[in-house]
Formats: sequence, C-alpha cells, structure tokens
Amino acid sequence: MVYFCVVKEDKNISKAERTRQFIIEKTAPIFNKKGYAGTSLSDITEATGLTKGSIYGNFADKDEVALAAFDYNIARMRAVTSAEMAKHNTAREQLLAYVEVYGNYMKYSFQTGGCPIMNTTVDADDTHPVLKSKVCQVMMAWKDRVAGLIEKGIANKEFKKDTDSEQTALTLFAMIEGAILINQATGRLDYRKKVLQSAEKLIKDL
Amino acid sequence: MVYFCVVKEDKNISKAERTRQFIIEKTAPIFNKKGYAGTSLSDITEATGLTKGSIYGNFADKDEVALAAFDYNIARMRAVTSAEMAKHNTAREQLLAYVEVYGNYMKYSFQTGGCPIMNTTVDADDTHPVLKSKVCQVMMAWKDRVAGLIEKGIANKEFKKDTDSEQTALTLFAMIEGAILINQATGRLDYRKKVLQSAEKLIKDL
DNA sequence: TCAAAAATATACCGATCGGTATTAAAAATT
DNA sequence: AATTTTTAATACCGATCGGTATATTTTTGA
Repeated sequence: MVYFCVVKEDKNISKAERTRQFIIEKTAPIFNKKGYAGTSLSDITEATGLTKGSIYGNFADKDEVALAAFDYNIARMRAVTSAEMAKHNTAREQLLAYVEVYGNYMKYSFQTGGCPIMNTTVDADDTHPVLKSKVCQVMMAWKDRVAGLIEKGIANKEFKKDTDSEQTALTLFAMIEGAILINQATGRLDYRKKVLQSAEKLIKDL
Repeated sequence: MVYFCVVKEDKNISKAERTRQFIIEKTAPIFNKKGYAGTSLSDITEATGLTKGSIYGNFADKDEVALAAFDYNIARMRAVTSAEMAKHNTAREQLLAYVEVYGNYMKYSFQTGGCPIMNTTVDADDTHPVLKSKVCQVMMAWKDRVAGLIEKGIANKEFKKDTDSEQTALTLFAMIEGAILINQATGRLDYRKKVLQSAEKLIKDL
C-alpha cells in the first residue's frame, strides 16, 4: 500500500504549506467526482472545515485549487501504478500489472469517482483550456510511458519486433478507460473485467 | 445524410410541441458540451432566443430539458449508426460500419463535443441519479445490439463459433469510447485512428 | 516572552443561479 | 372577426455563486 503525506503534523514545513496540502487532499476527490464547474467553494469549505478566508489565503482562486487537485490525483495514480509495476521485472509482466492496477483503479483509490484523466477530459473540454492542456500533457506522458515499456520489451526480444508500440499503447489505454467507463455507467464489475481480459490477451499476444 | 426534424413549420403539431422540440434541438449540443451542472438557464435562453417564461411554459424545470436533450442526442447517434449499418449485409461489414461511424462520430455530428454516453456518464455519475440510470439503460442497449449482431454472425458461420459475443461487444465499445476520449484530450486525430484500427483488426479476426 | 508577521475567520460585495407570479401577445376555436 | 385559450415576455424572488476587505487569531522569530 502506498501512503500519501498526511502533512498536518510535520513541523518542518510552514503552516501555510501544510494547510495548502491539506486543502488539496480534502478537495481532490470532490473535484474528481463533481467536476470543476460542479464543485463549489462551499463544497471546499465544508470538506476542509475551513472558511473562505483561509482558502483564499492559500490559493489565488478556485482555479488554482482545481489545478492543484488535478495534479494531486494524477500523482496518486502514478504512484500506485509505479509501485505495482516495480514489483515485476519483465516488460510483459509490468504491462499486465499496469492494466491490473489502472483498470481496477477504483479499488486502489478509495472511491474517488473514476479515472481523473477521463473525468477531467470530459469536464474541462470546451470549458477550461488550462485544465485541458494539463490533461493532454498527462495523457501523452502515459502513452509514452507505456510505449517505452513496449519498446523495451521489443528490444529484450520479449515481444514481436513488428509491434507498433504507439498503437499498442494507445489501444491499451483506450481499453482500460473504456472498461472504467462501462463500469461507471452500469455498475457492472464483470463488464469491466471482461474488457480488461481482452487487454490482457492483447498483451499476451505481443 | 440523415436529417432531423426542423419542426418549426409543421402545422400539424401544436405550437407548444413545436417550440418544445425547438428548445431540445438548440440545447442538446450545449448540454453535451457543458454538462448538466455547467449548462445554465441563460445558456438555454441565449441558444434559443427565448425567455425563461417560454422555457418554463414548456418544461417543468431544467431537469426535464436536460433529460429530453440527452434522449435527443442518443436518438441522433442511433439514427446515424443505424443508417450506415443498414447499407451493409454481412455481420462483419455491419460491425465495421458501426466502428467506422461511431468512432468518427464527431465528423457525423457537427461538433457536439464528443460522445453523449461518455459525457453523461462522467457528468451525471455521483450527481444526477435519474440521468445516470438513463445512461445505464442506453449503454446496455448498445451492448446488446452489438452482441446480437455478433451472435448473428456466429449463426451465419461468419465468425468463429467460440466467440464470446458479450465480451467482444464490450471490448469494441470500450475501444471506441477510449479512442474518442484520447482524441478529445489530445486533439490528435491520428491517435483515434490508430485505436480504431485495432478495433477493426479485432473484428476481422472474429 | 513579546512583538511582528502570517494565517484564519467574519462579514459583506455584486452577479448569477434556478424558479415563479403576473402581464402581454399570439394562436386556436367558434 | 370576436373571444377564449394557449403561449411567451417581463419583472421579480430568495439562494448561492466566486471573490474581497477587514478584523481577529495563531505562528513564528528574536
């Protein structure tokens, strides 16, 4: 299990930095659930137990909270997947671990309302250009990370050498996100499992 | 090209029904872009050129407009895919047409901001139970529709008889939605194409 | 320990939110 | 064409929105 800094007691960092972090931790799941427009300042004050004065003493505006919350959610996802992938050695096992962890993200990330990449893409598209560019960067980074892993596997002769690493990475990403979406819409865990099975088959056939 | 009723001139239906339809047509793309919480009544009055009085004369509340707009968006999607699939005879060709049309949905549906199923799932989940149950129904219907087509293909001896029709349908759906998501987040058309290529390969290997 | 600085709470701002009662206009019925 | 009925516009409601100036409390450094 990966733990995240509950920073409230750390005396080496300033009070401001501590509450800033505290606010981010408490609001990140709310932004993920309700979206940017759907999350109000009263949601933020309610979740933190702080007042508006305190929030605006640590952040310039709601935007800054939302952006920090997004970064936090992504960092969490990355930490969890990295930790799980690090337990394996071969590229194939690492890819399978990636699908396992990411696809079952909800299990690992205590009910935060689905994948932040998907949520933010849908939420920020057409409405919030800054957040949109952030989510674009993150998605590209994911793709490159997985594609790099596949290329490592090709170099290691684990995978067929005619594999299109980018296409495979994108397809895996699509399948995982699609699996999460289906699960979110229907509540059917077995549906998600079926799609992830297909993703695993794809990896095994590489 | 499929046309949708521009109902303004039809004298056989009441004025109320005409403006009701007019409001739905004008607001459906807005709800799809901005989401339920993100779409305000001023968005609605601005898009229609009508006043609040008129809106509330034809709908009980914002909810009712949102629900009708969702139904309209889904009906549109369904009409477009059905029309394109009807042009083909074999199950394989119909499946390919389905991926073609749905995956390139944005092209067919003049910039309405992505797939309504995905948008509504993300938007309504955790916030709007009625819309959530609607989107669940729709997704199940899509799945059954595609699975039924695959079963037809199996019966016709077009596809291998050990194919899991439900798993394949779900996987195709996931890949298509994933492709749309990637495209929406990155703006990269070639990424979407690469994922859809994988979906086509899956169909060809059935 | 005590003053300076930083952080939080309070009280308030104009704008906008969804929604409604009432009035004016347009459509349908005779 | 006149009248009734329906539909749309106006003006307004309380609540909440994001945000801020000011006062109070809490940290912090000397």
